[in-house]
Amino acid sequence: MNEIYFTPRELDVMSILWRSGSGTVAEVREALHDELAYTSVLSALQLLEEKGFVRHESEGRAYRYFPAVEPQRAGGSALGRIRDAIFQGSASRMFAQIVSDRKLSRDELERMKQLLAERLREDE
Amino acid sequence: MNEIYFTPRELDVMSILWRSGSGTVAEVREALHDELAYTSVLSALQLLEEKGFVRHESEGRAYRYFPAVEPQRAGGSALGRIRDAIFQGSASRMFAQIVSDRKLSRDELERMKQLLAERLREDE
DNA sequence: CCTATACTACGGAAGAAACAGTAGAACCCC
DNA sequence: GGGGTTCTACTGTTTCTTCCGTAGTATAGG
Repeated sequence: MNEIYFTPRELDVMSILWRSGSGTVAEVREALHDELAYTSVLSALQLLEEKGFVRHESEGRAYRYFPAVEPQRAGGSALGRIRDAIFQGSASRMFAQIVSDRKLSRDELERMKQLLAERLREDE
Repeated sequence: MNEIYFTPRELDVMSILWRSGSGTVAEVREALHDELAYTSVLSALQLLEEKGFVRHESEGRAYRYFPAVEPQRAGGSALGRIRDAIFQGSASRMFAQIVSDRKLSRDELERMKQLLAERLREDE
């Protein structure tokens, strides 16, 4: 229910954890686009843990980190913020921006159509 | 083409400028949800100007500030970041999240349907 | 002209973010 | 069991963000 906000670097890290389900410091470091020192990645994970967005379990002598927030929840929070601040609260205006992307595949568009149709049906 | 990124407070301010088209320091301050000192708002605007997201003109003895970035561009940038980091590059998965909002009005949904239909037509 | 007012410029303090080095613990292998 | 490796904890530095106070300038009104 609370607001979720990630700094750019935190988002990088969370993105990796969501994608792979979990990761050790070394794995996250490997997956990161930028080349950071081992301890920098560790710091980032520890900070995320402090904030409650990540948890860890011991694995051998290393820690394995897991996301503690669903991407849907983080996404919902971020999208709501963008919708309100940039698109003046209008979801359809935000959608117009999404749909204006020339790189969208036919498949993606069809899937959206499907989702929208289902949603309209439920809404009766 | 460049990346656009706003900190939370910067986004607050940009949001106001986009909504009203422009604003003096006093107007922005008035419109802000949080109660900030006059100089805090001024600082925020000056910082945004330094980064090129805002420009100003003289108006009487005050400055009038204008957004120097289109909301569409800022929105596209933000949405792309979210799509890639949180929804693993899938626009339709991001859309699923948008559409799951129970507060969406029928009107909004219809508008989206319209937009999607047009987009599919162009895409032939 | 003089004073009250509204504004900007400048500087800085406090906190967070980003990054990394060092020390020390745990483990593995020979 | 000793040496090298891999890990975390702790600490520190730099930069950015956020916020505001003070000083100075311009203006408006009496």
